Amino acid sequence: MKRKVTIRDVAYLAGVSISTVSRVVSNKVNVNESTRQKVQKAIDQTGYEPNYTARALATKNTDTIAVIIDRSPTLSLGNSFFIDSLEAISTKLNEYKKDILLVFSEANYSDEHSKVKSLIQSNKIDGVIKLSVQRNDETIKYLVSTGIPTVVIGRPNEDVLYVNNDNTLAMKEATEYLISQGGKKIAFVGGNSKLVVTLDREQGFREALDKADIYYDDSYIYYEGFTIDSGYKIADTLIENNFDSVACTDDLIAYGIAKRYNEKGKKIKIISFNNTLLSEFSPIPISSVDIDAKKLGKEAVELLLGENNNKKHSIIDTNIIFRS
Amino acid sequence: MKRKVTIRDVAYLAGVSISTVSRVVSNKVNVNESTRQKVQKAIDQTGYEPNYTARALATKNTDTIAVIIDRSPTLSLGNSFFIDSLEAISTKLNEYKKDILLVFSEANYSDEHSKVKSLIQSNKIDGVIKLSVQRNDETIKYLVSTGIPTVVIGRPNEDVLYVNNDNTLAMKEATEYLISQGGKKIAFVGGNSKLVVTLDREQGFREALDKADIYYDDSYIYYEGFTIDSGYKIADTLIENNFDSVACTDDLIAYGIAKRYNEKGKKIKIISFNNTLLSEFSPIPISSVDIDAKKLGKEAVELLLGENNNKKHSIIDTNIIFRS
DNA sequence: CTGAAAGCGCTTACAG
DNA sequence: CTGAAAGCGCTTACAG
Repeated sequence: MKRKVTIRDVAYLAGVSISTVSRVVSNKVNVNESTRQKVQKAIDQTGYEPNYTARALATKNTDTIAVIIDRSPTLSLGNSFFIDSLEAISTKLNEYKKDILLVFSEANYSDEHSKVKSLIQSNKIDGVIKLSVQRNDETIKYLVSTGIPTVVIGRPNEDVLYVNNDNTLAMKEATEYLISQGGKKIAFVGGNSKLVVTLDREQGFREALDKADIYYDDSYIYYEGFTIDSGYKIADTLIENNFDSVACTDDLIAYGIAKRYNEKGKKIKIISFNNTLLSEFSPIPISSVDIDAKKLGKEAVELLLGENNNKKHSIIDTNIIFRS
Repeated sequence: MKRKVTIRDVAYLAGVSISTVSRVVSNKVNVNESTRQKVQKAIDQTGYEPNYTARALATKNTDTIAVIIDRSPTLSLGNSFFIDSLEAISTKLNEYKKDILLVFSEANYSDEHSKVKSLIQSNKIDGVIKLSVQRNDETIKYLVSTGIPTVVIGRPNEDVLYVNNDNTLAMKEATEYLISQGGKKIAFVGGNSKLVVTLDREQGFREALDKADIYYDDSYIYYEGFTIDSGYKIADTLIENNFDSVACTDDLIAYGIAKRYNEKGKKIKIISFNNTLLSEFSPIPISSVDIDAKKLGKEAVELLLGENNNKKHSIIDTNIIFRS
């Protein structure tokens, strides 16, 4: 690899100072058109590309945003939510000329946010987007305490920008759909009670039943992992207890339940979230709430970098895909 | 936010020069134990954390590895391969104290590798891991031309480090399994003929049939998108043509086929790749080759950063999960 | 073992 | 409009 061409080389070739080269590179005003052309020519000739690190040091701007994905064991990466929102974030970030520094965080370990901490302390990133919110989210607290620009996807307790769906309302409406279909004994199966989103959905479930005056108690509420397998396993319990309907927080769980019911030749009405391929191709119809992962990601970036100065959060519409 | 503490502050507090502070921070030898302690104390007191950008500028080392994911329309991100290998890469990279700069590349656009190009030219990254190999992969060619340390997952034509499965052998063995189960008329359904991996698997399919002297011609070879839907659609054609077995390159396709056959009450033997949840929970058994995405990711990092200086590539074992 | 100095490659007041 | 100079916060020969 030959030596990289620097601003100095360009300046020399164009017969100007490095200040001037810097100005044309960063598209500053106050550059005479003919000098600009001279410099541009030298840039083209040399293939000059400014050194990112040097610029970052001088400007204190890294143009890099950390995106944090929790990988607690109960939070399944199998869910396409992550890759979908990630892609949307990437696309949007590109428009702002920013890059993604990807971090899988160990929400369950004591050195919880050590990774995030060191990224921030060492000035490697300018901002962060966190893809989930835990019930007592230490990382978010830390983020807030540092003052680094942050957007979380979910509903944080802290005073921090966020984008979210109205999960309670969405689950309420989804549950009401089950009721409208004749549901009398309805179970709730949640993925991970450590996540705020799960609790919000449970809340919506309760609200719908309360409103319709349909009986339920805590024994109707189940918490399992975010996996097909856990849905599959819980299904036998649901069958034993003669539920006619079930509201799930995630397609993986819902699919496992559908699979098992189908094997047993039993019927059940299912609603769920994320509208993934699984709900679409389930052996027993699964109506599923589309949370619009791409929009969530896109909006997160807008909130972080956009012009909407006073906007504190953004709520993304959900959309139930009915199947029966 | 208060001003960040710099090396100068620590030096002043400890009563030493910044050179000395730098030495203890980077764990250099040749530091007197008592000075080291003095400095360490000052570091602890101030909470000093070296500035990443400044260090990177001085050392010309960014400790950042770009990971490139192609997002050509035919390459489904729904496949958990991406998130699985990504996570493994992240874990392994952490051991080397490196971070991931995530790039979704637009393999289908003319400014194909512009993103990658600018990352390299601007010295923002030290190396790259690319998660797939296209048939005539311009990005890989470019990477090689720059001399930047690179590892690709797949089988590249260029002289570049790579980690891969023996896809031809794996598909050959999988197809032989179909034959052993009595398969006489076997179709091949591939996901994306632009990917080398798909062609390698087709090759294995052909080898197995040739060896067993089972008839096939080009009309037995289908290429569809990497989606459940495309599998679902192709299924009718397979049914019309009375195939008794099918070898697919991806679980998404295989699942779609299984779904449709099941609806029609038809039988077919299916083998596939990736051993995802879909193959596990398919209505018609799908035997699936586990390519070990995590291992692929892990090894990619080892190849890039490990001690094995002379190693040019690494082949990861596959493992067929038989289901019937 | 330790420090002064140069250097990494930019940006940006400041002066003209 | 343009340039000389200082500065961003480190690292690392070099000298002692």
